[in-house]
Amino acid sequence: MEPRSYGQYCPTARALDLVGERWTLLLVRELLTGPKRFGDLQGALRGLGTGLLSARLKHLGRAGIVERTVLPQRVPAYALTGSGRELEPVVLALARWGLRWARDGRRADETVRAAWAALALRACLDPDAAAGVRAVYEIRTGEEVVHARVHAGAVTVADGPAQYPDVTLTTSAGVLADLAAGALTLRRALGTGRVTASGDDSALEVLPRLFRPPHR
DNA sequence: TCTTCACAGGAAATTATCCA
DNA sequence: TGGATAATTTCCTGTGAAGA
Repeated sequence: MEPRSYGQYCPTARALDLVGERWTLLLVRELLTGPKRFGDLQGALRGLGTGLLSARLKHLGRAGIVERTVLPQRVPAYALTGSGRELEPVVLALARWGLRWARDGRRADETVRAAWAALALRACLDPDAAAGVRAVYEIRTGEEVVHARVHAGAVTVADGPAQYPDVTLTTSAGVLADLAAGALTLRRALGTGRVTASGDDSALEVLPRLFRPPHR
C-alpha cells in the first residue's frame, strides 16, 4: 500500500510524505544507534505489526532513507543511508522539544529503553560545555548496554559496550529517562544510589555540566 | 444514523536464507 | 536436501473520521 501524499509542492510536505507517517520516525530513531535486524526492530517497537514494519521498511528503502546491510556472522539487517542519517538532527530536535512533556513522568503503559534515554540526553548536549571534553561513557541497564562518546563538542551514541570507557554508569532505563527529562539530577541519582559509577573521576565530574535540559 | 474509506494491528501462511 | 529461523505477504477485524 502506497503511503498517502499531501499533494503539496512544498519541502515540508514532501518530507512528511516520506517520514510523517506513524512509526516512521521511530524506525529512524532505532537505526540512529546502529543497524538493526527485523526482529530487533519488532522488539523495540512493540505495537507495530510485522506487516506494517515490513511496509515501512520497504517505503523507507524506496525513499533511499534505509538500506539493507549485513552484520557480522552474515546476519541481514537494516541501516540508515547517508540521507537517512541526515534526519538525526531532526529526531534530536523533536526529542528536545518533547522533553518538556516527558518531564511529567512516565505513564504506566509506557515502555522505556536505555538507547532512547541516551538519545534524549544527547539532544540536550550543551556544545559549549562539551567543547573541551573527550570521554567515553558506557551506560549499563538491566537489559541494554549503550555508550556515548563525547568529542569536539559533540556526542555520538551507539549500541553495545565501549572498547575503552572512561566511566561506566549502571542504572535502570527508567532512571536514565528521568535524567534525560530533567526530572532527576545526576548528582542526586548518584547520591541516592539510583546510579552507580566507576572509572575516571574527572570524566564523571564533568558529566552533569554537559547537558542542558530545555525549559518548559 | 448509516455508509464508506483509510488506516492500524494481529494472525497465519508463504517465501527466503542459512547451515548442517 | 531438509529443518530452523527470519522476513514478508495476505487476509481479516476494529476504529475513527467524514459525508450523505
